[in-house]
Amino acid sequence: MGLHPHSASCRAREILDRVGDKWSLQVIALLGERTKRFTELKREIEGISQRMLTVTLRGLERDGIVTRTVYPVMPPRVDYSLTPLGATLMDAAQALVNWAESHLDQIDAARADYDARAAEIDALKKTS
Amino acid sequence: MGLHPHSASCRAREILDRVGDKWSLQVIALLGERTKRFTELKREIEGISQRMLTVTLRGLERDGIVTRTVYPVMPPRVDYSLTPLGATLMDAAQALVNWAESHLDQIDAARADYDARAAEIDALKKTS
DNA sequence: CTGAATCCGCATTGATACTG
DNA sequence: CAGTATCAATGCGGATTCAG
Repeated sequence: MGLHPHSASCRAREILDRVGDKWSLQVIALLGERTKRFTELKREIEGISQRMLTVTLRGLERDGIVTRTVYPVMPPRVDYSLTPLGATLMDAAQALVNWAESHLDQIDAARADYDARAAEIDALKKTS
Repeated sequence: MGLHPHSASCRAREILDRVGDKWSLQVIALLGERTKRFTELKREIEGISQRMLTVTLRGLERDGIVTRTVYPVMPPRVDYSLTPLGATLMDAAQALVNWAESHLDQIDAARADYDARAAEIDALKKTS
């Protein structure tokens, strides 16, 4: 069964809308290690703002990917962890990650090639 | 080997930056069937604008995912097809697509659940 | 510590018109 | 047919401030 367009890729879109954003996959990966606290996640994800971590976690919680556990103590403490559903998603994402690791250099090479050609064509235009 | 954060998910980001946009996966899926022309793709991808199809195809071409073949005829004719690299990417994406198909209903259920609870909490606030 | 709320700039996208 | 060019709108995401 291939990746046929009128059911598969439409639904693939829905998934990518959920995990294809800037931060979700990293959050999922980190929670795949173990349960973590808000600040812990914030510290480990370089460049994420407080706001986006909150937004991302809320989205994942809403979709049943992560659970949020609040401990009514002072100062507050909130734990996040992957649900079983989230764990299966992490597994599925693994194929793409593996692909990335083994083919990223090919993509970089293709890019350099493409850009070099483009620059060459640009140079020819100025001659004419 | 799990999806560990400091190499895997960083590179995963790079991949999602390439195929995680709104249209790339659909284009890849369609070209996975066979070589197609610009207008053919445009017709089969509902909602895509001429501009975004062009932009998407250029990006995929630059990354070595698709090839672009121009026939110097009148009217113009341009064929697009998957490269071998593109074909391997399609395979890798398959896992995510499969996940989507088998778990999308769970996500929808989780969402409905979450939203229902949120509405309930909202109602309580108005009482207080 | 873990958020929520607001404002705002910038990038992405769509619409439209035009071209070889 | 297969684009390119330009402009306008949308929305993501960052910075900041306030709160429990």
